[in-house]
Amino acid sequence: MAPTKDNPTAQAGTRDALLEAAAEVIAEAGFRSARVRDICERAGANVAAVNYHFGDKEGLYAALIQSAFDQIVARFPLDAGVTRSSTPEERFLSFVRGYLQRILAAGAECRHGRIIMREMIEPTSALDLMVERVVKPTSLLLDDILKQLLGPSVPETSRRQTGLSIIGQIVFYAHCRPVLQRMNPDFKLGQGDVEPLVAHVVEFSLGGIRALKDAGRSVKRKRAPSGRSIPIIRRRT
Amino acid sequence: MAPTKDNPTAQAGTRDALLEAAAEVIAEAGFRSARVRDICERAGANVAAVNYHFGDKEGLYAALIQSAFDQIVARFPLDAGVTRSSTPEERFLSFVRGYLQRILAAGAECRHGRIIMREMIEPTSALDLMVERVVKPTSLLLDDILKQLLGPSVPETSRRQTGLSIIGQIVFYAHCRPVLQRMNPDFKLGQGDVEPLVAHVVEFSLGGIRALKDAGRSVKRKRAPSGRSIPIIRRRT
DNA sequence: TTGACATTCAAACACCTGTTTGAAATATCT
DNA sequence: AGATATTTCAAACAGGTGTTTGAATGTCAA
Repeated sequence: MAPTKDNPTAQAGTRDALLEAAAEVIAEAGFRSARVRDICERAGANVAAVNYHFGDKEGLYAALIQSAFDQIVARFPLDAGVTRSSTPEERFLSFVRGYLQRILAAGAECRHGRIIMREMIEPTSALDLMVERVVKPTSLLLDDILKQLLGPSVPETSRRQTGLSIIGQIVFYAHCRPVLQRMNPDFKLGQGDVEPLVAHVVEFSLGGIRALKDAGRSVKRKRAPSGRSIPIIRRRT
Repeated sequence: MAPTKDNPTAQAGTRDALLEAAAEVIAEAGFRSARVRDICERAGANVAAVNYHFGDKEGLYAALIQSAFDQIVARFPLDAGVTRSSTPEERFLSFVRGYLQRILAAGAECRHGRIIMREMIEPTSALDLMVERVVKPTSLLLDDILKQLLGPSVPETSRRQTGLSIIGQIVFYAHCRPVLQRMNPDFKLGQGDVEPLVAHVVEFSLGGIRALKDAGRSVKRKRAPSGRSIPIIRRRT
Protein backbone atom coordinates (compact mmCIF):
# COMPACT_ATOMS: atom_id res chain seq x y z
CA MET A 1 0.00 0.00 0.00
CA ALA A 2 1.63 3.14 -1.18
CA PRO A 3 0.90 6.43 0.57
CA THR A 4 -2.15 8.31 -0.58
CA LYS A 5 -2.85 11.99 -0.38
CA ASP A 6 -5.10 11.37 2.59
CA ASN A 7 -2.64 9.23 4.46
CA PRO A 8 0.06 11.41 5.99
CA THR A 9 1.50 8.50 7.97
CA ALA A 10 2.93 6.81 4.92
CA GLN A 11 6.59 7.39 4.18
CA ALA A 12 6.13 10.25 1.75
CA GLY A 13 9.52 11.89 1.47
CA THR A 14 8.50 14.67 -0.81
CA ARG A 15 5.40 15.46 1.23
CA ASP A 16 7.46 16.12 4.32
CA ALA A 17 10.05 17.97 2.28
CA LEU A 18 7.33 20.20 0.94
CA LEU A 19 6.03 20.95 4.42
CA GLU A 20 9.52 21.77 5.62
CA ALA A 21 10.28 23.98 2.65
CA ALA A 22 6.92 25.68 2.95
CA ALA A 23 7.62 26.46 6.58
CA GLU A 24 10.86 28.16 5.60
CA VAL A 25 9.51 30.14 2.70
CA ILE A 26 6.21 31.13 4.28
CA ALA A 27 7.82 32.12 7.57
CA GLU A 28 10.05 34.41 5.59
CA ALA A 29 7.68 35.89 3.03
CA GLY A 30 4.17 35.16 4.26
CA PHE A 31 1.55 32.97 2.67
CA ARG A 32 0.48 35.31 -0.06
CA SER A 33 3.96 36.34 -1.16
CA ALA A 34 5.38 32.85 -0.93
CA ARG A 35 5.75 31.29 -4.37
CA VAL A 36 4.88 27.69 -5.01
CA ARG A 37 7.83 27.39 -7.32
CA ASP A 38 10.20 28.51 -4.58
CA ILE A 39 8.78 26.00 -2.15
CA CYS A 40 9.07 23.15 -4.64
CA GLU A 41 12.56 24.13 -5.65
CA ARG A 42 13.74 24.24 -2.04
CA ALA A 43 12.10 20.87 -1.46
CA GLY A 44 13.79 19.39 -4.51
CA ALA A 45 10.42 18.55 -5.98
CA ASN A 46 8.55 19.27 -9.16
CA VAL A 47 6.24 22.26 -9.48
CA ALA A 48 3.21 19.99 -9.61
CA ALA A 49 4.09 18.30 -6.32
CA VAL A 50 2.16 20.76 -4.19
CA ASN A 51 -1.07 20.23 -6.08
CA TYR A 52 -0.59 16.48 -6.13
CA HIS A 53 0.04 16.10 -2.41
CA PHE A 54 -2.09 18.92 -1.01
CA GLY A 55 -4.61 19.80 -3.70
CA ASP A 56 -3.55 23.40 -3.92
CA LYS A 57 -1.39 26.02 -2.25
CA GLU A 58 -3.98 26.69 0.40
CA GLY A 59 -4.17 23.01 1.25
CA LEU A 60 -0.43 22.98 1.85
CA TYR A 61 -0.77 26.01 4.09
CA ALA A 62 -3.61 24.38 6.00
CA ALA A 63 -1.53 21.29 6.69
CA LEU A 64 1.42 23.44 7.67
CA ILE A 65 -0.38 25.74 10.03
CA GLN A 66 -2.22 22.86 11.61
CA SER A 67 1.06 21.26 12.60
CA ALA A 68 2.38 24.69 13.57
CA PHE A 69 -0.36 25.05 16.16
CA ASP A 70 0.27 21.63 17.63
CA GLN A 71 4.03 21.92 17.69
CA ILE A 72 4.22 25.36 19.18
CA VAL A 73 1.85 24.56 22.00
CA ALA A 74 3.84 21.45 22.83
CA ARG A 75 7.31 22.91 22.33
CA PHE A 76 6.86 26.21 24.15
CA PRO A 77 4.12 25.90 26.74
CA LEU A 78 3.12 29.08 28.48
CA ASP A 79 3.00 27.44 31.89
CA ALA A 80 6.33 25.65 31.94
CA GLY A 81 7.54 24.95 35.45
CA VAL A 82 4.32 26.16 36.99
CA THR A 83 2.69 24.13 39.72
CA ARG A 84 -0.28 24.48 42.00
CA SER A 85 1.83 26.27 44.53
CA SER A 86 3.36 28.75 42.11
CA THR A 87 2.94 32.43 42.85
CA PRO A 88 1.17 34.60 40.26
CA GLU A 89 4.49 36.30 39.58
CA GLU A 90 6.01 32.93 38.73
CA ARG A 91 3.10 32.11 36.46
CA PHE A 92 3.49 35.47 34.75
CA LEU A 93 7.20 34.99 34.23
CA SER A 94 6.61 31.60 32.67
CA PHE A 95 3.98 33.08 30.37
CA VAL A 96 6.20 35.88 29.11
CA ARG A 97 9.16 33.54 28.66
CA GLY A 98 7.15 30.98 26.73
CA TYR A 99 5.62 33.59 24.46
CA LEU A 100 8.94 35.28 23.69
CA GLN A 101 10.54 31.92 23.03
CA ARG A 102 7.83 31.09 20.54
CA ILE A 103 8.68 34.22 18.62
CA LEU A 104 12.43 34.54 19.02
CA ALA A 105 13.62 30.96 19.26
CA ALA A 106 16.81 30.26 17.37
CA GLY A 107 16.92 28.94 13.86
CA ALA A 108 14.22 26.59 12.67
CA GLU A 109 12.39 26.49 15.97
CA CYS A 110 10.80 29.89 15.59
CA ARG A 111 9.37 29.27 12.13
CA HIS A 112 6.02 28.14 13.37
CA GLY A 113 5.83 31.03 15.76
CA ARG A 114 6.58 33.51 13.04
CA ILE A 115 4.00 31.98 10.75
CA ILE A 116 1.43 32.38 13.48
CA MET A 117 2.51 35.95 14.09
CA ARG A 118 2.09 36.66 10.41
CA GLU A 119 -1.38 35.25 10.51
CA MET A 120 -2.24 37.92 13.07
CA ILE A 121 -1.24 40.70 10.72
CA GLU A 122 -2.17 39.31 7.33
CA PRO A 123 -5.07 36.99 8.05
CA THR A 124 -5.92 34.12 5.77
CA SER A 125 -8.63 31.50 5.88
CA ALA A 126 -6.81 29.97 8.84
CA LEU A 127 -7.50 32.95 11.08
CA ASP A 128 -10.58 31.44 12.70
CA LEU A 129 -8.75 28.26 13.51
CA MET A 130 -5.84 30.18 14.96
CA VAL A 131 -8.07 32.30 17.16
CA GLU A 132 -9.72 29.21 18.58
CA ARG A 133 -6.59 27.15 19.03
CA VAL A 134 -3.96 29.71 19.98
CA VAL A 135 -5.25 33.21 20.62
CA LYS A 136 -8.20 32.43 22.85
CA PRO A 137 -6.39 29.93 25.10
CA THR A 138 -3.49 32.33 25.45
CA SER A 139 -5.80 35.19 26.24
CA LEU A 140 -7.68 33.18 28.83
CA LEU A 141 -4.49 32.04 30.52
CA LEU A 142 -3.11 35.55 30.70
CA ASP A 143 -6.39 36.91 32.01
CA ASP A 144 -6.39 34.28 34.71
CA ILE A 145 -2.90 35.26 35.78
CA LEU A 146 -3.83 38.92 35.73
CA LYS A 147 -6.84 38.24 37.91
CA GLN A 148 -4.46 36.97 40.55
CA LEU A 149 -1.98 39.79 40.08
CA LEU A 150 -4.46 42.66 39.93
CA GLY A 151 -6.91 41.46 42.51
CA PRO A 152 -10.65 42.11 42.56
CA SER A 153 -10.43 45.88 42.88
CA VAL A 154 -9.35 46.43 39.26
CA PRO A 155 -12.27 46.41 36.84
CA GLU A 156 -12.44 43.97 33.98
CA THR A 157 -11.90 46.66 31.35
CA SER A 158 -8.57 47.66 32.86
CA ARG A 159 -7.57 44.03 33.20
CA ARG A 160 -8.24 43.39 29.52
CA GLN A 161 -6.28 46.44 28.46
CA THR A 162 -3.46 45.28 30.67
CA GLY A 163 -3.46 41.98 28.82
CA LEU A 164 -3.23 43.82 25.53
CA SER A 165 -0.35 45.92 26.85
CA ILE A 166 1.56 42.79 27.73
CA ILE A 167 0.88 40.96 24.49
CA GLY A 168 1.71 44.12 22.60
CA GLN A 169 5.12 44.40 24.22
CA ILE A 170 5.91 40.82 23.27
CA VAL A 171 4.64 40.51 19.72
CA PHE A 172 6.28 43.81 18.88
CA TYR A 173 9.60 42.01 18.62
CA ALA A 174 8.12 39.69 16.02
CA HIS A 175 6.17 42.16 13.95
CA CYS A 176 8.64 45.00 13.75
CA ARG A 177 11.75 42.95 13.33
CA PRO A 178 12.77 44.71 10.09
CA VAL A 179 12.65 48.15 11.66
CA LEU A 180 14.23 46.98 14.90
CA GLN A 181 17.21 45.52 13.13
CA ARG A 182 17.60 48.60 10.99
CA MET A 183 17.55 50.83 14.05
CA ASN A 184 20.20 48.93 15.97
CA PRO A 185 21.89 46.21 13.95
CA ASP A 186 23.90 45.05 16.94
CA PHE A 187 20.72 44.19 18.80
CA LYS A 188 20.66 40.43 18.94
CA LEU A 189 17.23 39.16 17.95
CA GLY A 190 16.53 35.53 17.32
CA GLN A 191 19.73 34.10 18.74
CA GLY A 192 17.65 32.32 21.34
CA ASP A 193 18.92 34.41 24.22
CA VAL A 194 15.57 35.77 25.26
CA GLU A 195 16.22 35.92 28.98
CA PRO A 196 17.17 39.61 29.16
CA LEU A 197 14.06 40.50 27.24
CA VAL A 198 11.96 38.30 29.49
CA ALA A 199 13.36 39.99 32.56
CA HIS A 200 12.63 43.44 31.24
CA VAL A 201 9.07 42.74 30.08
CA VAL A 202 8.26 41.07 33.39
CA GLU A 203 9.74 43.80 35.53
CA PHE A 204 8.18 46.60 33.51
CA SER A 205 4.78 44.94 33.39
CA LEU A 206 4.72 44.03 37.07
CA GLY A 207 5.38 47.69 37.75
CA GLY A 208 2.45 48.67 35.57
CA ILE A 209 0.26 46.07 37.20
CA ARG A 210 1.17 47.36 40.63
CA ALA A 211 0.26 50.89 39.58
CA LEU A 212 -3.15 49.76 38.37
CA LYS A 213 -3.68 47.75 41.52
CA ASP A 214 -2.82 50.71 43.73
CA ALA A 215 -5.10 52.97 41.68
CA GLY A 216 -7.88 50.40 41.95
CA ARG A 217 -7.49 50.27 45.72
CA SER A 218 -7.44 54.03 45.96
CA VAL A 219 -10.81 54.13 44.22
CA LYS A 220 -12.29 51.94 46.91
CA ARG A 221 -10.93 54.34 49.52
CA LYS A 222 -10.98 58.07 48.97
CA ARG A 223 -7.60 59.17 47.71
CA ALA A 224 -4.53 57.65 46.16
CA PRO A 225 -1.89 56.97 48.83
CA SER A 226 1.23 58.03 46.96
CA GLY A 227 0.89 56.39 43.56
CA ARG A 228 0.91 59.11 40.98
CA SER A 229 -2.26 59.38 38.95
CA ILE A 230 -2.11 60.28 35.31
CA PRO A 231 -1.64 63.96 34.62
CA ILE A 232 -4.39 65.78 32.81
CA ILE A 233 -3.57 67.96 29.85
CA ARG A 234 -6.10 69.67 27.69
CA ARG A 235 -7.27 67.19 25.14
CA ARG A 236 -6.60 67.73 21.48
CA THR A 237 -9.60 68.45 19.34
CA MET B 1 1.54 75.92 -19.43
CA ALA B 2 -0.11 72.63 -18.71
CA PRO B 3 1.10 70.52 -15.79
CA THR B 4 3.95 68.17 -16.41
CA LYS B 5 4.72 64.96 -14.61
CA ASP B 6 7.46 66.69 -12.70
CA ASN B 7 5.37 69.65 -11.64
CA PRO B 8 3.02 68.61 -8.85
CA THR B 9 1.86 72.18 -8.25
CA ALA B 10 -0.09 72.34 -11.48
CA GLN B 11 -3.83 71.79 -11.30
CA ALA B 12 -3.83 68.11 -12.06
CA GLY B 13 -7.20 66.81 -10.97
CA THR B 14 -6.58 63.18 -11.79
CA ARG B 15 -3.18 63.27 -10.15
CA ASP B 16 -4.65 64.25 -6.82
CA ALA B 17 -7.51 61.83 -7.29
CA LEU B 18 -5.02 59.06 -7.86
CA LEU B 19 -3.12 59.96 -4.69
CA GLU B 20 -6.34 60.02 -2.69
CA ALA B 21 -7.54 56.72 -4.11
CA ALA B 22 -4.13 55.16 -3.61
CA ALA B 23 -4.20 56.21 0.04
CA GLU B 24 -7.51 54.44 0.52
CA VAL B 25 -6.62 51.24 -1.30
CA ILE B 26 -3.08 50.93 0.02
CA ALA B 27 -4.09 51.68 3.59
CA GLU B 28 -6.56 48.86 3.32
CA ALA B 29 -4.63 46.23 1.40
CA GLY B 30 -0.97 47.25 1.57
CA PHE B 31 1.28 48.28 -1.27
CA ARG B 32 1.91 44.87 -2.70
CA SER B 33 -1.68 43.65 -2.61
CA ALA B 34 -3.12 46.93 -3.84
CA ARG B 35 -4.10 46.71 -7.49
CA VAL B 36 -3.44 49.54 -9.87
CA ARG B 37 -6.77 48.90 -11.54
CA ASP B 38 -8.60 49.34 -8.25
CA ILE B 39 -6.85 52.62 -7.57
CA CYS B 40 -7.62 53.98 -11.01
CA GLU B 41 -11.22 52.86 -10.85
CA ARG B 42 -11.75 54.52 -7.48
CA ALA B 43 -10.12 57.67 -8.83
CA GLY B 44 -12.33 57.64 -11.92
CA ALA B 45 -9.27 57.48 -14.13
CA ASN B 46 -7.95 55.25 -16.85
CA VAL B 47 -5.67 52.33 -16.11
CA ALA B 48 -2.77 54.08 -17.77
CA ALA B 49 -3.12 57.15 -15.57
CA VAL B 50 -0.78 55.85 -12.89
CA ASN B 51 2.04 55.24 -15.31
CA TYR B 52 1.48 58.54 -17.03
CA HIS B 53 1.51 60.66 -13.87
CA PHE B 54 3.90 58.73 -11.68
CA GLY B 55 5.94 56.54 -14.02
CA ASP B 56 4.93 53.30 -12.33
CA LYS B 57 3.16 51.92 -9.30
CA GLU B 58 6.19 52.41 -7.10
CA GLY B 59 6.40 56.05 -8.13
CA LEU B 60 2.83 56.57 -7.03
CA TYR B 61 3.63 54.94 -3.71
CA ALA B 62 6.70 57.09 -3.27
CA ALA B 63 4.70 60.26 -3.80
CA LEU B 64 2.00 59.00 -1.48
CA ILE B 65 4.24 57.99 1.37
CA GLN B 66 6.20 61.20 1.08
CA SER B 67 3.08 63.24 1.72
CA ALA B 68 2.05 60.74 4.39
CA PHE B 69 5.21 61.52 6.34
CA ASP B 70 4.70 65.25 6.09
CA GLN B 71 1.00 65.22 6.90
CA ILE B 72 1.19 62.90 9.86
CA VAL B 73 3.96 64.82 11.54
CA ALA B 74 2.01 68.04 11.09
CA ARG B 75 -1.43 66.70 11.91
CA PHE B 76 -0.57 64.63 14.97
CA PRO B 77 2.54 66.02 16.63
CA LEU B 78 3.94 64.00 19.49
CA ASP B 79 4.54 67.06 21.63
CA ALA B 80 1.18 68.79 21.36
CA GLY B 81 0.54 71.13 24.24
CA VAL B 82 4.00 70.66 25.64
CA THR B 83 5.98 73.69 26.77
CA ARG B 84 9.30 74.35 28.41
CA SER B 85 7.70 74.06 31.81
CA SER B 86 5.89 70.79 31.14
CA THR B 87 6.60 67.89 33.45
CA PRO B 88 8.00 64.70 31.96
CA GLU B 89 4.67 63.03 32.73
CA GLU B 90 2.89 65.62 30.63
CA ARG B 91 5.35 65.15 27.82
CA PHE B 92 4.85 61.40 28.00
CA LEU B 93 1.08 61.72 27.91
CA SER B 94 1.27 63.94 24.87
CA PHE B 95 3.55 61.43 23.17
CA VAL B 96 1.25 58.48 23.76
CA ARG B 97 -1.83 60.42 22.75
CA GLY B 98 -0.28 61.66 19.53
CA TYR B 99 0.97 58.24 18.57
CA LEU B 100 -2.35 56.53 19.24
CA GLN B 101 -4.18 59.22 17.33
CA ARG B 102 -1.94 58.65 14.34
CA ILE B 103 -2.99 55.04 14.31
CA LEU B 104 -6.60 55.12 15.42
CA ALA B 105 -7.86 58.44 14.13
CA ALA B 106 -11.35 58.30 12.69
CA GLY B 107 -12.09 57.85 9.02
CA ALA B 108 -9.72 59.23 6.46
CA GLU B 109 -7.36 60.79 8.97
CA CYS B 110 -5.74 57.54 9.98
CA ARG B 111 -4.93 56.38 6.44
CA HIS B 112 -1.45 57.81 6.45
CA GLY B 113 -0.77 56.37 9.86
CA ARG B 114 -1.89 52.93 8.80
CA ILE B 115 0.23 53.08 5.67
CA ILE B 116 3.24 53.90 7.81
CA MET B 117 2.41 51.09 10.21
CA ARG B 118 2.21 48.70 7.29
CA GLU B 119 5.61 49.84 6.14
CA MET B 120 6.98 48.67 9.49
CA ILE B 121 5.73 45.16 8.94
CA GLU B 122 6.01 44.72 5.21
CA PRO B 123 8.90 46.95 4.24
CA THR B 124 9.26 48.34 0.76
CA SER B 125 11.87 50.55 -0.82
CA ALA B 126 10.51 53.40 1.30
CA LEU B 127 11.67 51.82 4.55
CA ASP B 128 14.91 53.77 4.73
CA LEU B 129 13.12 57.04 4.22
CA MET B 130 10.56 56.17 6.87
CA VAL B 131 13.20 55.25 9.40
CA GLU B 132 14.93 58.57 8.89
CA ARG B 133 11.86 60.74 8.79
CA VAL B 134 9.53 59.08 11.28
CA VAL B 135 11.03 56.25 13.28
CA LYS B 136 14.27 57.88 14.37
CA PRO B 137 12.77 61.23 15.41
CA THR B 138 10.05 59.41 17.33
CA SER B 139 12.58 57.18 18.99
CA LEU B 140 14.78 60.10 19.97
CA LEU B 141 11.87 62.06 21.41
CA LEU B 142 10.69 59.12 23.47
CA ASP B 143 14.19 58.41 24.70
CA ASP B 144 14.52 62.00 25.78
CA ILE B 145 11.28 61.80 27.73
CA LEU B 146 12.36 58.52 29.29
CA LYS B 147 15.65 60.04 30.35
CA GLN B 148 13.69 62.50 32.42
CA LEU B 149 11.28 59.91 33.77
CA LEU B 150 13.82 57.22 34.58
CA GLY B 151 16.61 59.40 35.85
CA PRO B 152 20.33 58.70 35.60
CA SER B 153 20.31 55.54 37.70
CA VAL B 154 18.68 53.38 35.02
CA PRO B 155 21.17 52.12 32.44
CA GLU B 156 20.76 52.89 28.77
CA THR B 157 19.91 49.30 27.88
CA SER B 158 16.92 49.29 30.21
CA ARG B 159 15.83 52.67 28.92
CA ARG B 160 15.86 51.44 25.34
CA GLN B 161 13.89 48.36 26.20
CA THR B 162 11.42 50.55 28.01
CA GLY B 163 10.98 52.56 24.85
CA LEU B 164 10.28 49.39 22.93
CA SER B 165 7.76 48.28 25.53
CA ILE B 166 5.88 51.54 25.11
CA ILE B 167 5.96 51.58 21.32
CA GLY B 168 4.95 47.93 21.33
CA GLN B 169 1.87 48.60 23.41
CA ILE B 170 0.79 51.33 21.02
CA VAL B 171 1.43 49.85 17.61
CA PHE B 172 -0.17 46.63 18.73
CA TYR B 173 -3.56 48.23 18.20
CA ALA B 174 -2.65 48.98 14.61
CA HIS B 175 -0.96 45.74 13.67
CA CYS B 176 -3.31 43.24 15.26
CA ARG B 177 -6.54 44.98 14.44
CA PRO B 178 -7.98 41.92 12.65
CA VAL B 179 -7.47 39.64 15.62
CA LEU B 180 -8.54 42.28 18.12
CA GLN B 181 -11.83 42.84 16.38
CA ARG B 182 -12.43 39.13 16.07
CA MET B 183 -11.79 38.61 19.76
CA ASN B 184 -14.16 41.32 20.94
CA PRO B 185 -16.29 42.81 18.15
CA ASP B 186 -17.82 45.36 20.53
CA PHE B 187 -14.41 46.87 21.19
CA LYS B 188 -14.47 50.23 19.51
CA LEU B 189 -11.31 50.74 17.50
CA GLY B 190 -10.87 53.59 15.12
CA GLN B 191 -13.85 55.67 16.16
CA GLY B 192 -11.44 58.36 17.22
CA ASP B 193 -12.14 57.95 20.91
CA VAL B 194 -8.61 57.12 21.91
CA GLU B 195 -8.63 58.79 25.30
CA PRO B 196 -9.40 55.68 27.39
CA LEU B 197 -6.60 53.84 25.62
CA VAL B 198 -4.26 56.76 26.18
CA ALA B 199 -5.06 56.81 29.87
CA HIS B 200 -4.42 53.10 30.25
CA VAL B 201 -1.14 53.03 28.34
CA VAL B 202 0.15 56.03 30.26
CA GLU B 203 -0.86 54.73 33.67
CA PHE B 204 0.46 51.23 32.99
CA SER B 205 3.72 52.50 31.54
CA LEU B 206 4.36 55.04 34.28
CA GLY B 207 3.98 52.17 36.72
CA GLY B 208 6.54 50.15 34.82
CA ILE B 209 8.86 53.12 34.63
CA ARG B 210 8.56 53.66 38.38
CA ALA B 211 9.45 50.03 39.01
CA LEU B 212 12.57 50.30 36.85
CA LYS B 213 13.53 53.55 38.54
CA ASP B 214 13.17 52.04 41.99
CA ALA B 215 15.17 48.99 40.94
CA GLY B 216 17.84 51.26 39.52
CA ARG B 217 18.07 53.18 42.75
CA SER B 218 18.19 49.99 44.77
CA VAL B 219 21.24 48.95 42.78
CA LYS B 220 23.05 52.10 43.86
CA ARG B 221 22.23 51.30 47.49
CA LYS B 222 22.38 47.78 48.77
CA ARG B 223 18.89 46.34 48.77
CA ALA B 224 15.54 47.10 47.22
CA PRO B 225 13.39 49.13 49.62
CA SER B 226 10.03 47.46 49.08
CA GLY B 227 9.68 47.25 45.33
CA ARG B 228 9.36 43.64 44.34
CA SER B 229 12.13 42.38 42.16
CA ILE B 230 11.47 39.83 39.48
CA PRO B 231 11.06 36.31 40.76
CA ILE B 232 13.59 33.75 39.69
CA ILE B 233 12.45 30.43 38.33
CA ARG B 234 14.70 27.80 36.91
CA ARG B 235 15.37 28.69 33.36
CA ARG B 236 14.16 26.51 30.53
CA THR B 237 16.78 24.69 28.56
C1' DT C 1 -7.56 78.76 -37.35
C1' DT C 2 -3.66 76.31 -36.62
C1' DG C 3 0.01 74.14 -34.43
C1' DA C 4 2.11 72.20 -30.37
C1' DC C 5 1.68 70.15 -26.27
C1' DA C 6 -0.67 67.73 -22.40
C1' DT C 7 -3.95 64.41 -21.21
C1' DT C 8 -7.18 60.55 -21.69
C1' DC C 9 -8.60 56.20 -23.38
C1' DA C 10 -9.34 51.31 -25.14
C1' DA C 11 -6.68 47.79 -26.41
C1' DA C 12 -2.99 44.98 -26.35
C1' DC C 13 1.36 43.34 -24.37
C1' DA C 14 4.60 40.91 -21.25
C1' DC C 15 5.34 38.77 -17.24
C1' DC C 16 4.30 36.28 -13.12
C1' DT C 17 1.99 32.56 -10.66
C1' DG C 18 -1.11 28.75 -9.39
C1' DT C 19 -2.79 24.94 -11.70
C1' DT C 20 -3.58 21.15 -14.98
C1' DT C 21 -2.23 17.52 -18.17
C1' DG C 22 -0.72 13.30 -20.04
C1' DA C 23 3.06 10.58 -20.35
C1' DA C 24 7.05 8.47 -18.13
C1' DA C 25 9.12 6.51 -14.09
C1' DT C 26 8.74 4.12 -9.85
C1' DA C 27 6.82 1.38 -6.35
C1' DT C 28 3.69 -2.32 -4.65
C1' DC C 29 1.19 -6.46 -4.82
C1' DT C 30 -0.33 -11.03 -6.80
C1' DA D 1 7.39 -11.27 -14.17
C1' DG D 2 3.31 -9.01 -14.92
C1' DA D 3 -0.37 -6.00 -13.46
C1' DT D 4 -1.78 -2.24 -11.01
C1' DA D 5 -1.46 1.85 -8.51
C1' DT D 6 1.32 5.67 -7.11
C1' DT D 7 4.41 9.25 -7.90
C1' DT D 8 7.25 12.34 -10.73
C1' DC D 9 8.10 15.30 -14.50
C1' DA D 10 8.28 18.72 -18.45
C1' DA D 11 5.23 21.31 -20.70
C1' DA D 12 1.44 23.92 -21.33
C1' DC D 13 -2.60 26.42 -19.61
C1' DA D 14 -5.45 30.18 -17.46
C1' DG D 15 -6.07 34.07 -14.96
C1' DG D 16 -4.36 38.16 -12.97
C1' DT D 17 -1.45 42.36 -12.94
C1' DG D 18 1.75 46.19 -14.16
C1' DT D 19 2.85 48.39 -18.20
C1' DT D 20 2.98 50.13 -22.98
C1' DT D 21 1.02 51.84 -27.24
C1' DG D 22 -0.92 54.75 -30.59
C1' DA D 23 -4.80 57.12 -31.60
C1' DA D 24 -8.23 60.46 -29.94
C1' DT D 25 -9.36 64.42 -27.24
C1' DG D 26 -8.61 68.61 -24.87
C1' DT D 27 -5.99 73.08 -24.01
C1' DC D 28 -3.82 77.18 -25.05
C1' DA D 29 -0.86 80.46 -27.39
C1' DA D 30 0.58 82.48 -31.84
